[in-house]
Amino acid sequence: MIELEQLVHLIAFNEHKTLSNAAKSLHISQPVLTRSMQKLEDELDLILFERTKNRISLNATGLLAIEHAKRIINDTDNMKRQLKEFDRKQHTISIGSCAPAPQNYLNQKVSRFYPDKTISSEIKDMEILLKGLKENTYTFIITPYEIDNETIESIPFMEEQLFFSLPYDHPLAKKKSISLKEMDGGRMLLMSNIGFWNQMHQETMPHTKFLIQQDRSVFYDLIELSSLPSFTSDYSMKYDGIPPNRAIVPITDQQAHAMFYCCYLKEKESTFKSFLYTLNK
Amino acid sequence: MIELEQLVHLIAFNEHKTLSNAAKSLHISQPVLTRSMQKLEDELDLILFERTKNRISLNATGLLAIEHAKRIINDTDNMKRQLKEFDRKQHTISIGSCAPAPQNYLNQKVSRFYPDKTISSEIKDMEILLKGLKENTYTFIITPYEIDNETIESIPFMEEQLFFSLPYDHPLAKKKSISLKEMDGGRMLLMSNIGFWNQMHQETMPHTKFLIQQDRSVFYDLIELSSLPSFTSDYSMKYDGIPPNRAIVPITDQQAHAMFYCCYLKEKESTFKSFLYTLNK
DNA sequence: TGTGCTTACGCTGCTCGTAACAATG
DNA sequence: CATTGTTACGAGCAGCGTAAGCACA
Repeated sequence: MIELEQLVHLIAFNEHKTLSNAAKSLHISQPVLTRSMQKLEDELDLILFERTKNRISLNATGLLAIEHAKRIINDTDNMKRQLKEFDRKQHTISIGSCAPAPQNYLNQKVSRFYPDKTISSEIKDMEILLKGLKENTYTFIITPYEIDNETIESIPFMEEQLFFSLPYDHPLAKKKSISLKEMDGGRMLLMSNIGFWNQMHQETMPHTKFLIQQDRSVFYDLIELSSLPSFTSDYSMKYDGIPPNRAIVPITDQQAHAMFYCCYLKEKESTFKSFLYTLNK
Repeated sequence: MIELEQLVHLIAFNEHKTLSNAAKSLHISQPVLTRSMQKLEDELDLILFERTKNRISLNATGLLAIEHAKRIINDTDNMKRQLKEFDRKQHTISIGSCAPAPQNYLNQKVSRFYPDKTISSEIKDMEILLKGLKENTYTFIITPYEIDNETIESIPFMEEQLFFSLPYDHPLAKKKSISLKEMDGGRMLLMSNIGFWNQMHQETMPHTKFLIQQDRSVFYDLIELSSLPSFTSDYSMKYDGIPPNRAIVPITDQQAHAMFYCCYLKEKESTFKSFLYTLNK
């Protein structure tokens, strides 16, 4: 049986043209290379080199062997890489979400149910989510409406209700509830990367200038220190607490409420059956 | 560096489903397999098996590894085979001839000039010879006329003249020369596998029934013991001797004389330059 | 004299098979 | 208790590097 190491040696020799230089590049002694190449010839029962007393070079067969050797070594490297990649995929659950709250919530659920799996999640637009689910880049995607087709199943697993968070001296702060239209105009603080909510805000409040914040702590500071209105939600308040010195006013519009669905490929149902059962409750 | 042997072991395990059976099939002890597979996992830094205390089976990654392993092992086998084949070609000179005399002659010339090469030669029809030369199955081909095109060069290297070999009591035995037409009719002895001569005889002597002989010794016996006419040639007489008790009568027709050409691919001219030089003289 | 390949030699450590062990059905 | 996989152990040898040898420029 020939050895991959011998093929590596052969390739190194071809690159460095002398056994001594190749040996240096391989960090082995030069006699090792001599023997390695002799053994390769023995095992192939072929002569690969033309030898003079102090010079050795590949013959035609040897040059052909280089081609094969390169291919085989390349294939073994590929094997390693692809197995690694496959294994990584086996041990990670990838979630794509349309919004941060359900992303957060599902991450927690998944990480508790599969404590030895790696979880990666990100917020993306709906088209990307659906494409990614179909192409297996996502294990689960979270959508704000039900998906039901031949290959995809979706189950509702969480609701979110938006509220206005207003300083007490805001003209509408005393109301029991407000519509989006009533609040449209002026400026509002808004977190970035809130997925589909962003689109909703742009559409329902076209006259408002949203002051987008990348940093959550800056966002919270501005809420405390400014009189700018902003949004919050039942989920946000449950986990991050209620904004201080703010009136929390429900939004009447139906668009300020979302039901989130966890979607997965039907073919994977059996794999995740028990997890999905716990999620459903 | 992973070893090809490990991949072979992996494949064997997949085929035999238990380490013990695989070990038997590989003619090694079972602990060797245990360690071989452990080492493979170590080197890949991956888990390929699901283990219970006395049962081991491939996991998903392991199954994928099987695919890669098979491919790689297959490639190394291919490498061996193709290198062998290439090497064989390097050391054999393959000759295709249109007739036996020049085949014989060229074989001798080649074997003397390249004493360490293997020579294979055969008689085939012209189309096959030309195809074979272009496709590199033949190193040289021998043709009864000059070939000259972009890729092929031909040099004349031998002539052959046919004679009738007649019993002394044959009506034409006393003549100084005879034409093919004069002799046409009746029966004649003929060796098989004489290449293009065969076609010539059929065309120029359509009324003659040729008694084809496969075996050369039978052919010579029949010449001695029968009164059947046959052909001989200057080359044949020079190497096999003059048929006993026979009148050797020259054939007047131009078709009974041939000039043979040794043809080769122009691209190989340099490789065979010195040989072709000696052949030319 | 320096460079390069091969061979000789002694040592290290790897890998083999046997054997003991543990678990399972 | 027969089968299967893992671990322990000791022996043998395979492959390493150093060193010596030989050819060439």
